[in-house]
Amino acid sequence: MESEIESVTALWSQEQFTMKSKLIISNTEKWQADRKLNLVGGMDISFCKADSSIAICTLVVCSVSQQLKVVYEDSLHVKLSTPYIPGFLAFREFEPCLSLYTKLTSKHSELIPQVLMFDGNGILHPRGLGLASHFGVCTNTCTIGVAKNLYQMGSILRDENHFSQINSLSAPGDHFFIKNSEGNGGEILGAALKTTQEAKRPVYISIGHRIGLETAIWAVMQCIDRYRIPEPTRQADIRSRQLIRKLEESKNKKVDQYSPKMSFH
DNA sequence: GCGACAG
DNA sequence: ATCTTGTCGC
Repeated sequence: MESEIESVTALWSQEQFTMKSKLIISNTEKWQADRKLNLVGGMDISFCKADSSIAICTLVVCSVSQQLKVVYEDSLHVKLSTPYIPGFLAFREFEPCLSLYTKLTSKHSELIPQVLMFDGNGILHPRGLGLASHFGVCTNTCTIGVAKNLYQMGSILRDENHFSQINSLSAPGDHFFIKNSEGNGGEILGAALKTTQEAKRPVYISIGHRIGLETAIWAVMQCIDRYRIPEPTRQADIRSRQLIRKLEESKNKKVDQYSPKMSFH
């Protein structure tokens, strides 16, 4: 019962620990040195409100040189087998993400993104291996974690200054680093980044795999249009959400069709 | 023990 | 994640 979750998370923690040894936290791609970024991928999942195990995963590729226009889109309707457990998001979302990515690489290799962004964290994670890093290591690709909220773990303090630090961010691109509060005395795990002038809250960026933090921050800024969330993940969110709505509508129609309670004569 | 807790 | 209206501003 409760202990079953404990035993599975213990196993998953070991997998995360093992994968962490394969993690690369610096630039390995040529575009990173040249600063010639064009194709950026974004992945997101939307859930059915009535049944959160039913979801639609969407992968989008945007072109930086074409005003962030979406040049590729694909979605997958899935039944997730694992619940959401904080710290283990990857074990719930990895499979559908991988399916979409492998399909893209095999059918449209010319549109393979130079970097892939995820809703969630990279190394800014209790065990240093969030969804973005998990995916990057498993597929040997360059990834970035873009979380809308800060995951507060024992080793990361949202110190008393966090609020004032956020208020000190004044222009798009401004950021401050999120550090580990213990042990290694302040190892940098990510950054709180102000993406637009209007945004009151920052976005939390962290290395996924095969990229340095400063380059990751730069890449995210390259994908900011008018919104707080970078276009790749924002578009993936919009499109997956739209599809989940359509799915719910069709379900309601089926129910109405066979339900006698609405007939009155 | 208590609170916190990406999506 | 999802539940949701109005409101302010360009």
